[in-house]
Amino acid sequence: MKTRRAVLDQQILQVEDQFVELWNNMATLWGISPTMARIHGLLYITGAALSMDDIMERLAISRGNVSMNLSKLVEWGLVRRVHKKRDRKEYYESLHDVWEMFTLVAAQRKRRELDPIINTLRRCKEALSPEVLGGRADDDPARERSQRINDLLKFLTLVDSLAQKFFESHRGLREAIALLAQE
Amino acid sequence: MKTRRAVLDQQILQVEDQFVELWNNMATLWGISPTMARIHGLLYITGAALSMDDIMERLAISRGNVSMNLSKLVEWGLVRRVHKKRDRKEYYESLHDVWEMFTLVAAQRKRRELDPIINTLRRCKEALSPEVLGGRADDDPARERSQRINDLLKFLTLVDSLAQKFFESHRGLREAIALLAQE
DNA sequence: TGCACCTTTCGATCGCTATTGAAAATTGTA
DNA sequence: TACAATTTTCAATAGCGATCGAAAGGTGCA
Repeated sequence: MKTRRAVLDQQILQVEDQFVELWNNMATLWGISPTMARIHGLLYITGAALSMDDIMERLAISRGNVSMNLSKLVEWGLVRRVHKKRDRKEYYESLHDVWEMFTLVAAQRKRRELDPIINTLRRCKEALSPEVLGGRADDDPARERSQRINDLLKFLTLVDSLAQKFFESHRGLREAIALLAQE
Repeated sequence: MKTRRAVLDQQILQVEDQFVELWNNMATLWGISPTMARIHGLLYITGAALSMDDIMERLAISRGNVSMNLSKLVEWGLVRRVHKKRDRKEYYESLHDVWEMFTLVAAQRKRRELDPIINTLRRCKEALSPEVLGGRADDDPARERSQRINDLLKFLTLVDSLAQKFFESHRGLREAIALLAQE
């Protein structure tokens, strides 16, 4: 007969699995790869520092794969390496704070995706400017396209500066956003 | 010798291509597929109502592919079908307003991605509740995990209600956000 | 210093989604 | 109503990133 303890542990494992599966699905939303997300999910939900072998076993992922994805997670800053005394293995632990994780992901995505887009848009705008087009500033098709690129730039630079502000002063904006959501 | 007009058109085409390529890269950011994004990019930047054949030729995409992706775009509400008199072909035209496009995409993603995640998290939380776990509310591992799920839920419901508010009253929140970004 | 343990790298595969193209369905016109 | 023009569907295929696993590379302890 199973002990009460064992039954509870069983249930916890089940919830953890569900959670990892969920994280897997959230991957697209956060813009990271599914396996990376699953590993992070496991580390987040258990709250423990796990070794590569722990993760391999628990998620049935190969050693190489775990290694690669863990380094990415460390690179993103979502996971920290932890050394345990008297143990040569490395252990890995997730950040605990949800807002901090969100901020890190947002910062990465801004740098990797948003910034290059804004730069390219600026170059497009430049290419359609009267100077480059050779004086015919009133050329209709060019003007129209220039306008649309501008609309987009306005929107994206707004998003950009909102993000920037957020990274600079977590606290204030965080509360402002919470307030906006309420009312 | 080429006319001035022809040279200008050439330059405009080049910028359009660059823009489509850019849209292609933005796809992950918006969470839509690259080809869908390219088609939408073309429709947005030209501002014109194009036929399937126009798009096929311009982007070198097969008929079936264009058809499928156009219906998705129509389904998302980013593109509208346009009928021209004396012409059996259908034409397709992008929305022009950047904020409106953003709202549409955000609404879709909330419904498809965020809502299911929040539901699953609630179920996870439920599964760890004292009632389900059978009275032992103070069980440590369960409590810890429950706490972490809760943190996440708080964060995601905040995002959710912010989005909700935004969909309800575009104008007010839009300005509030712009204000936040400024200062 | 040498050895055992652990991690990383990387070429070979795999699996999945995107894409094609042709056949079927639909639509509008004479 | 029949036919031609256009769109949609869908089975086959292609392409690409994810994954594996073994070999090479590090690292710390005796």
